[in-house]
Amino acid sequence: MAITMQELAEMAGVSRSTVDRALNGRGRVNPKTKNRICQLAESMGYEPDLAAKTLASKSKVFKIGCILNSTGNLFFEDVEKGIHAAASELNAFNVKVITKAVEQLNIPCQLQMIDSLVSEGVQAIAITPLNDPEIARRLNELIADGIAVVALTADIADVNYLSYVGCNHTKSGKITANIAGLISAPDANVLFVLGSKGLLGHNQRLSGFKTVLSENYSHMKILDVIESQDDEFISYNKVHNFLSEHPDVDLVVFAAGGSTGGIRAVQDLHYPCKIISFDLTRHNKQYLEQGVISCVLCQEPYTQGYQAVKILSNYLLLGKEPEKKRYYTKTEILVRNSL
Amino acid sequence: MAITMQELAEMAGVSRSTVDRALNGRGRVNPKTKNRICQLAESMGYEPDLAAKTLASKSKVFKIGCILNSTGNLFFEDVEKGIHAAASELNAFNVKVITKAVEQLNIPCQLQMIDSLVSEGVQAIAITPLNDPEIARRLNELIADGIAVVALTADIADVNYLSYVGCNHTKSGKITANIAGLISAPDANVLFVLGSKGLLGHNQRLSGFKTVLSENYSHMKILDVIESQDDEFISYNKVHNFLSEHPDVDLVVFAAGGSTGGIRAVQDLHYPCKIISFDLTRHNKQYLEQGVISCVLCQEPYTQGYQAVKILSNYLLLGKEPEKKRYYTKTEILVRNSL
DNA sequence: ATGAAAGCGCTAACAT
DNA sequence: ATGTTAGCGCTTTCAT
Repeated sequence: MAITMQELAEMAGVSRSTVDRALNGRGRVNPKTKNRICQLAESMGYEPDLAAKTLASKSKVFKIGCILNSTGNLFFEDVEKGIHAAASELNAFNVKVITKAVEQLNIPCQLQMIDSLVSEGVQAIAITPLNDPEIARRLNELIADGIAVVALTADIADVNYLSYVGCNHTKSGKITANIAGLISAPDANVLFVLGSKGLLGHNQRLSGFKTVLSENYSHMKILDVIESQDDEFISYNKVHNFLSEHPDVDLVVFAAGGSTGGIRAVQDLHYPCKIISFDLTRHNKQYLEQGVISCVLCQEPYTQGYQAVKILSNYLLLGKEPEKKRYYTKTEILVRNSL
Repeated sequence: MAITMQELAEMAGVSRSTVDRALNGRGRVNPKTKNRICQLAESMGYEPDLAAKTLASKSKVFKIGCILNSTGNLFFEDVEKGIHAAASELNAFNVKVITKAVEQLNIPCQLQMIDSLVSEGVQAIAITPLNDPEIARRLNELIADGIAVVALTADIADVNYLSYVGCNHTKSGKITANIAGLISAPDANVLFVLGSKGLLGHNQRLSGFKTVLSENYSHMKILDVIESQDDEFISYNKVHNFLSEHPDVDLVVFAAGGSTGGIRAVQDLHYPCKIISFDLTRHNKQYLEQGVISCVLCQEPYTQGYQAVKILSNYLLLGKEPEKKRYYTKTEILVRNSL
């Protein structure tokens, strides 16, 4: 049987409440006593009993807020399922999970969702942050106020969040190159479509792709890298134009949003190339079923949602800081019958 | 706040202990009272409080036993990691997980491991059962004695276990065909190697493979199906012989154990074909790194171990029967940089 | 067959 | 600054 507060109290020659105050930093304790108790607890390997803790704090409710980037999007629906799974496990521990998602996403809107959660009294937030200094500033404010923040699916610079949970972009780019190499002729020509070269994640995907291509498939060539701005129509036009002028593309890789438009361009041209795409959106799923695209690379959205909430609840409930600053989910390769 | 036993007691005009006896079936209760209380609880949507329950039963320890087929095997090491992850989460709930694994596996040995767990007082067992009537008989005995049993990784007929957690063999065969089609020429010839046609799982894998081949890749042909008996040397010899006599094989699929020998045969012959293999064994991992095989299909061993223990603990702790009789893990496609 | 009471390990309000 | 006490919801032992 593990050691209890009571036992610590007896060993230290004080009362339970003093131990409680020392260990949990509530109220005034003589710094010396506090120190003594903390050291004792440490050396005895004291671990608070979760069951007792939850039971005793029945009245206190922990609130975790989640901010997602979009509704009606298969990817974020999966993230949300993971969040819900964690939420229902946490029901037994007095933690409530509040999820917010909007269709139209922009900076004021995301700021407003943050404020709304704060006013609902959340002690922790999982967010897919927009890459903007204003968002970063606000998040740092929250953190300074003692609210725990986890970056979910998307990363953002200069924010001191607890952890990032999401894709390992470089690795996913490398895996893309592996599968590209497997399904292509040795001297295949590739067209690489991403959202923006300015985005770290997209850039990492590209560079991972290039690395493996040059290491293992050195006769394959990237004819061009197109930026779709995550916009379906820009994607359509740019891909359409490029393919019209270049009859020798064997494979198109869509490494981010904007794949639907680009794939449509390939179809409209009846262009005989293979296609690899990222994330199981509704369109990608359909294209995969129809055999239009060879495979979809995925980043375990469900697991991302689940993990983010788990990290936050471990922090709130047990005071446990996450072991890692970055939690990467696997890059899955999905083919038609994986669905 | 959810309803409590105390509240139920007041509503029913009895004491907490009577409610406890009625709901948990301990001791004598007037059948009528019992019925009344149970109905009341049901209608009020009463759910026992996990925290309170665990706290009150500090003295009682739940024991879950796990029987694995092998040591020093990467696959089962991953299963065991999943088991451990679940075990450490369950630490807080007074449940101990005991894992047994042997190198040399046979029926008497597995029977002995079962007996050993029973004598240690486990209330639940997760087992990778050998396909044998004697094992089936013994497991049914345990179940009759009130011990919960989950089949982990391997299935077995005529046992009334709680759930099966493992691979969906048919689906994994279909996915194999997908990936085979993607990496091969339209008229490629395939050699299919499995453990035994007598084993349900292996057979399902083959038939899934055939289904998709004929649906989507109708010009590909299975030249032969070889049984390796899960033995590396038999595999080596049979594959060696076949390839020696047939110069036109484009792809060899190893759908089960015995891949190492077979792959060695391909290498010894310097035979220019592609290879797909199952499960991330130490050898397969190496071959994948070296580019000898194109990809490895995997069945999430970690998740299997984790899930099995979770199902059992939910049953023991909360009395919750699993929702499904069969829990399938994903069939992952691993390429070199997935490692 | 049913009730009363103690206690699991912790928190929180109150007392000193 | 520290101690005392009363629960949180349930199990378990002892009475009745």
